[in-house]
Amino acid sequence: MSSVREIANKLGISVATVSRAINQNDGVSPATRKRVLEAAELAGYRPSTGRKPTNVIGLVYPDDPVKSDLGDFEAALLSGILRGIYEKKHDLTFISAARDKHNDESYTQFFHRKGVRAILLRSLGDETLVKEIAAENFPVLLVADRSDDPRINYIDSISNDTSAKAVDYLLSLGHKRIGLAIHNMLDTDHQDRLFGYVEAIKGAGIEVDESLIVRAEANTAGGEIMLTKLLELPDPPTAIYFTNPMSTIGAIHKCLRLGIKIPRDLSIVGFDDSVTRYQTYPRYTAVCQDAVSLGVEAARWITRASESIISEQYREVRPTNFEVLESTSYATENPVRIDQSGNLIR
Amino acid sequence: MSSVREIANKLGISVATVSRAINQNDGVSPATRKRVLEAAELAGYRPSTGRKPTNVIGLVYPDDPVKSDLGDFEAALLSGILRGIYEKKHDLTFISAARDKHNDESYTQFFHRKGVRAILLRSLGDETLVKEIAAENFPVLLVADRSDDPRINYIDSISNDTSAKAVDYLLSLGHKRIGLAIHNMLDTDHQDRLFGYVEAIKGAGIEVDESLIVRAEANTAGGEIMLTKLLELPDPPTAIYFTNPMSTIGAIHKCLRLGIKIPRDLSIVGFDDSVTRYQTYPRYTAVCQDAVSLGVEAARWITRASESIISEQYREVRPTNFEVLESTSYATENPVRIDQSGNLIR
DNA sequence: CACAATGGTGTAACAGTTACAATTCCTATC
DNA sequence: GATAGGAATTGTAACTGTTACACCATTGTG
Repeated sequence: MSSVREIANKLGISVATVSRAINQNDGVSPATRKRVLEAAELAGYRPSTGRKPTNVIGLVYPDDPVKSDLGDFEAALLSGILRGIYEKKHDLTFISAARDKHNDESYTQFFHRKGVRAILLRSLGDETLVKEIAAENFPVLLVADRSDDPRINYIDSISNDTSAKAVDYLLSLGHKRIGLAIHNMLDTDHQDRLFGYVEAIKGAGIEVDESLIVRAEANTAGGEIMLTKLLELPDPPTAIYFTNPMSTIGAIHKCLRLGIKIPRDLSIVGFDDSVTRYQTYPRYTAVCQDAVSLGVEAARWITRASESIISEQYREVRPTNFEVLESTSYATENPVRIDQSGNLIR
Repeated sequence: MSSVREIANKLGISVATVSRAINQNDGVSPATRKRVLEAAELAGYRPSTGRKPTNVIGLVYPDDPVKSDLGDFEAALLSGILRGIYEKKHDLTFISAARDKHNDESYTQFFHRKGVRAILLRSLGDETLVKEIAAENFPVLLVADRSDDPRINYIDSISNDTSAKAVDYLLSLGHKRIGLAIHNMLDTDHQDRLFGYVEAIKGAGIEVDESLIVRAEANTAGGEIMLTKLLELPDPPTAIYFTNPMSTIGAIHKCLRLGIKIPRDLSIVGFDDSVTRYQTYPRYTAVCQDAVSLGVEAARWITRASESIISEQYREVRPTNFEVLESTSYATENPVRIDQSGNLIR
């Protein structure tokens, strides 16, 4: 309950001097400054109001940002966001909407309370939050997701064409049975990859075999599970497209463990958000999205938007690219299989 | 140059109503609120002062936080920090001291200006910054580093004992020539590991061979370089301790590429900040630090410190642990070597 | 019809900052 | 030593936005 006025009265000086002593070291005598700071410390003084920083961007997660650790993609994206924010001389604050927002306040008030002028939003599949915020005309950019709502600005990367290209490439190498290992939470990104796969398969005049499409969590364990599921099929695939870097790594290492030679016995196309594809053996052929530059661009746009109230619609869809490395080759004549007890059958 | 009073005058209502309309949707009629919001938008109104959020922690990097992408360790640490911050119902802001601080303001004023009550500091080897901040009595916790200065609070993990234990383990497996692959920027962490290595080697009555200690950058390329350097020695090591996760990965994959069997031909002890050791083939034996829980504890302490001005000294040194997985075995009789052109010699 | 409750608004006091004026103090010069 | 000039320090007052409380009008309700 201490204020600058209280301290000023106690010391018999003016509030201005107290404010100056606490904030600026110049314009006030060292002796006075010392007295003020001591009195402030004694009284446990903390400023309760003040000038608001004008250049703070919020990074909002609908729920808890840290239910799980920051994965490969999230870390790369954040690197990019920080770089863009830094370049534009802004700051970044993490905000959890679910935890802190009162029910009786608007999002605008909530973000003002948090001292934030504009936000980047990671939606993780749920559209309701971004719609509510956009409806209030608060500057918001949806990052790494898309929406049909005309009021919503977003930046995303699109991987359906490149996914189709990857599958086409496998087809051109003579692969007929191509597996798809996909995240079991279907956000727009993973939907893209599924669409691309289906498109390419159908385009080659092959019927889509549902048993070749498997789902698991996007981590190394999920990669192992999906690889096992596919290789246990009576008629297993000779190539698999893993739509997530971690599941790609899990599958590659499972192959090394089982003695499956990549790409001789099995071709693998993976997915990469940054440079993971260079950090495995063999280096894996991948559909690549550049999460870092996605973050940079997101930050650049939102900093501009935070400076002017009225902003035209912004929708950027960044292409992904397909990079052939060492994990893909011609289809084998003798596909490898795994039996029920996990042993290799040739 | 618009203020609540200006808008109030223009509309012929009181400032209180304007403030309420902008901040709270309740307590003001929908019609008035609409008028106010329209006038505010028209005038380009942004609040210039206001209540300060009281529960914001700054995460400070001395320089640019994103000169390079967030690495394995930094990402895991940040995950932990976010988790701890979240749990304590605080927020986290990224701050770059080098970029934004004016020369004529104190750190205290700088952080107040940034709306931050206490900070976590990543020092990356340089002690001057943390000393200056601590000298002002501003609440600061040095994360993943140490200092002799009695005013400085820190949380760090210590890896010298565990490093010695790892080398002892290799010695017990019959290894006589053990390489050390170390980061070329010697922060306290890497110094620990060097000390532990030297201690264990000397403890076994073996003279330290400087040619077995190599340095490179802490990334996969660095790992490859250091592996190559060591295996090019006339009398190469039969085991190597890599003190960083990325260099460990680089070395393991270089071995796979060269056809060096781990651990039959070469034993490798790596370092791990999170769960990287489970994501290679073979899973590697490692000195493990838990960067996530380091971050959690750091956040817990700094949130408490931000609530009370006077804080007793805090210095926590968390132990690391040694986990034996699949990359270590008995010393080979026939150490592998690499010749100048990069070919394997058995 | 009287009374109470509710919703909306204004007054005024509060928070902290800062431009400008006033004062003090030091220093150089006559 | 007196004095003018200028720098350093401090105070006044005006500014920013928020909010407790009072007031008023309207709407139910007995």
